[in-house]
Amino acid sequence: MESMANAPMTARARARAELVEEIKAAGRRQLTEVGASELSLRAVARELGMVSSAVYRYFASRDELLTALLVDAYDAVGAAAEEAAADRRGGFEVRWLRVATAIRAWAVAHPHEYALLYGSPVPGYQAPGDTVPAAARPPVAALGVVADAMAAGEIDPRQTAPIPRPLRADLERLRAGVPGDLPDEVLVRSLYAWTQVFGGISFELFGHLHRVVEAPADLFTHQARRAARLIATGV
Amino acid sequence: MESMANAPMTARARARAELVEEIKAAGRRQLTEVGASELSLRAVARELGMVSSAVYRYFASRDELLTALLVDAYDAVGAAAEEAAADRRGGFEVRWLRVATAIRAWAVAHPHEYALLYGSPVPGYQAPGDTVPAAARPPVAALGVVADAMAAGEIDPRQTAPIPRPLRADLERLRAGVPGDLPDEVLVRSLYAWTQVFGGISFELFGHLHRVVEAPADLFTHQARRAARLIATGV
DNA sequence: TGTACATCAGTGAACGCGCGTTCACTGATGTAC
DNA sequence: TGTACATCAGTGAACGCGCGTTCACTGATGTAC
Repeated sequence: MESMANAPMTARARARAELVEEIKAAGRRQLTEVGASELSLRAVARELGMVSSAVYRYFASRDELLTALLVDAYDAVGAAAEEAAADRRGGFEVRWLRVATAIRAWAVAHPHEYALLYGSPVPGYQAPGDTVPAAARPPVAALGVVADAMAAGEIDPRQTAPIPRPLRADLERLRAGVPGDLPDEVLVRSLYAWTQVFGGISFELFGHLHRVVEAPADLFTHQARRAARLIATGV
Repeated sequence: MESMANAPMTARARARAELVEEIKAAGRRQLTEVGASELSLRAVARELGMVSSAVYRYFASRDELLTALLVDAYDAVGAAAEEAAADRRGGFEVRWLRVATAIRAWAVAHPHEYALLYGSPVPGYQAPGDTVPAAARPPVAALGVVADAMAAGEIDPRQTAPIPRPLRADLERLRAGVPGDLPDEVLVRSLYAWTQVFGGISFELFGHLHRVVEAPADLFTHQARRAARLIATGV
């Protein structure tokens, strides 16, 4: 088990790994045409030139394929966010903007996968628990940047809005799963800015800026900048 | 045509109007079980105890029914937002919060209709142009509150963040379709706060606060308050 | 290095299901004279 | 007020389609001795 990574792969094992990837790729391609709830094993098989039952050698069910796509997509945004966060050049605002922009860029490049992750839940599909770590990667990356800024003294943590009691318990829980040891005020501001990022992307990708905003990238940057400032100064 | 409203309705016409409503209600009920893309005319007919082809007397196609549900839902949130906006008691922050809270309350009460409007677009379905006026009702109501506050001198319109050139054209366009004559700075702040409202609701309803935030209403209020302050003061 | 057996990938047919939409029809309701 | 005709609502059968999943099978690949 522990030596699996560099164990010599048999031809069979290699073919299998490749086919798993091809099936996922076909599934991803299909998502660009139909919604997640219409993702069809038969269509995937057709695209790969195999018979529908053959796909069952690789995924036990349609939902299992959907889960794999979900995890892959989370890993993809997560990797983009982490890469942006790893670039330590610039102050907090610059770094936050870099992470936010990386997420938006991924979303714009993969709108259907974005919709799979952050749009309406797929009815009748319940994501299993093993999607959680992947789903956490983007926010953890972003909060890492906040933690760095906090450590560097770039953030004024004085409270600027009352935090209701019940919310404090939630922030406690959040703090546990996240880098740094950010005070409630900074956490709640970060949550605010985080919501802003995804609200902006969803508005853009889901068509709610249609016929109004034609420069969504400029709007996004402008708003992300405001959100970064909110994290840093509290107002 | 103009006297249609109070023209005496024949039994036939009345039955027709009632059935149209019943079909939409059944469609709405169905949305709570399946996604918009799986909305099925046959299932609707079944629920109403009629044969599937009979539904075609009322809606020419599945997509036409979907459009009707879409418009109804926009009208419902729109009415909720307008009612909240019509209550002029309190200052700007109070009034903004009232509108935001009304929208969230509607969304929480009708999560599937919210998903239909603000979640992932239904693949293969193109909303016809006549959904636009209904879709505009909620933002127009919210901007009315901003316009009132502006007129009352509650808003400091001094620029607090540079607005990129391409965005100014968008704001021009937006100003044309919206109450008041808000300056770019105030419009762009409103857009920011508006994004915040829907970002927050989507995170909550689409499950992204799961296992983290258990007091979403408190979080929402807290964030809406911050957003209101941003509109008023620019920071 | 060679053979015998076990494992696995992919096939093709089938099950049972649901879907949107069309069409010719019956019978009830409405309208014009 | 009564009759003749037109309009409409709803039926039931049908078309052609796609879906997820199961199953017994063939033939190729891998493993143990």
